[in-house]
Amino acid sequence: MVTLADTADRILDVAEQLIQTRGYTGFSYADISASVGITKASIHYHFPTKADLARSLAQRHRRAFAVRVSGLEQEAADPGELLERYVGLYQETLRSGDHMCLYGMLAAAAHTLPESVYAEVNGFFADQLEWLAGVLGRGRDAGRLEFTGSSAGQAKLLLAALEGAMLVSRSRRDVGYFTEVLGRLVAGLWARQGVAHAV
Amino acid sequence: MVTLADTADRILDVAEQLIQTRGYTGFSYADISASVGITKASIHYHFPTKADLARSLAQRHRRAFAVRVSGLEQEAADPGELLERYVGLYQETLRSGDHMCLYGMLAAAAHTLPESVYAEVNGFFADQLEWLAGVLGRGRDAGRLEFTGSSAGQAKLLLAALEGAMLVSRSRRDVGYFTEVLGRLVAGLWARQGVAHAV
DNA sequence: GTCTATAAGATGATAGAC
DNA sequence: GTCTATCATCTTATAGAC
Repeated sequence: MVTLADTADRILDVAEQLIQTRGYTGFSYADISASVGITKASIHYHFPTKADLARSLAQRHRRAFAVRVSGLEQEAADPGELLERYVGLYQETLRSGDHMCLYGMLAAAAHTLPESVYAEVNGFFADQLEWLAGVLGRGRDAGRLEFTGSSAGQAKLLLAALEGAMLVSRSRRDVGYFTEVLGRLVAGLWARQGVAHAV
Repeated sequence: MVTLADTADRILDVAEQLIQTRGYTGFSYADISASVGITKASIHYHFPTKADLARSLAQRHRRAFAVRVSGLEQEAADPGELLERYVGLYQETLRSGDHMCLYGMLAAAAHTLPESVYAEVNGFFADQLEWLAGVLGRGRDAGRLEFTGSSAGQAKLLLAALEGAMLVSRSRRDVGYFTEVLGRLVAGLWARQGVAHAV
């Protein structure tokens, strides 16, 4: 399957890995060229400018992530477990090759980002905030989750903790940092109803 | 006072602003040259390599931040208020010119950072975690703060939330995002003892 | 679709005059 | 301390052959 991916996709695969480790301003067409095994000129054939490449990548990643999140909803019906699996998606990213979240990395470069890429970054954040607020709201209504304030506010805290924990965790080369922060946060959301979930 | 700063400091001032907005790989000697009004060669006289420049900056910023945090301890005796003022330091950074935390920005570039700069980044994080854990621990012992788990764990959550909220907030161009996330988090730490601090 | 060749400019860095 | 001049290299990007 991997070798059957077309060239454009293989370019995006490498660009994805490079941005998640080195950032938008930290990689070049030459880096991709070396990894994919085609010349810089060929990359320009598929993606005329760096802005085109990054926008395509941000769009592809956003769609793929949405599919994975939808997949979680099939696996887990309980809101608390759903949140834990959702956090697991970020943890996977961190574990596999010390990757920062693609959009967190791009957000750091916000001031140097082409407008079209920047729009996808905030689009991704909006996606996650909407999804999280929905799960949190329904979970509380169903008596499965417990938290103070609005579900939108709690969603903002979760997203901030996810991005920040990835950033610090990666710098410290300590995945345990991420695990501890998010574990604490999600554990605190389970409703106290007999089952022992207290921290 | 500003104009009396020597050249090396003025170079670091500009570099600081550039890194906090564009990142380590997103600025150049040419950018500094344009802002400070001296040639690139002159900058190399003060800081032979980019690694020297960034390390000096990271060290200066770390010392300066420690002084500011010490200052807070003179102003506020109550642990809850101390934490709120501490959060205020990050909020100030965000408000003044859309700046990301210097170390958060450098942490994003961790994989491309000179070793000497990288060490300062993790040193800063270690400083903050130690200070936060101390305030949290003493606050809980004094009955002024309330939280589950270890103070070290709670400190990790706070630091992650600070860095992540800055990152997302800046991308969304919405300081309110930061305010809401940190407000919620710190408010939840005040001990419930008559005074109305519930969210 | 991929290549060679090349452009025009930016990058970090140095030599040597003043 | 600051300058001019220069370097080798890297950057994004294009033209045109195969």
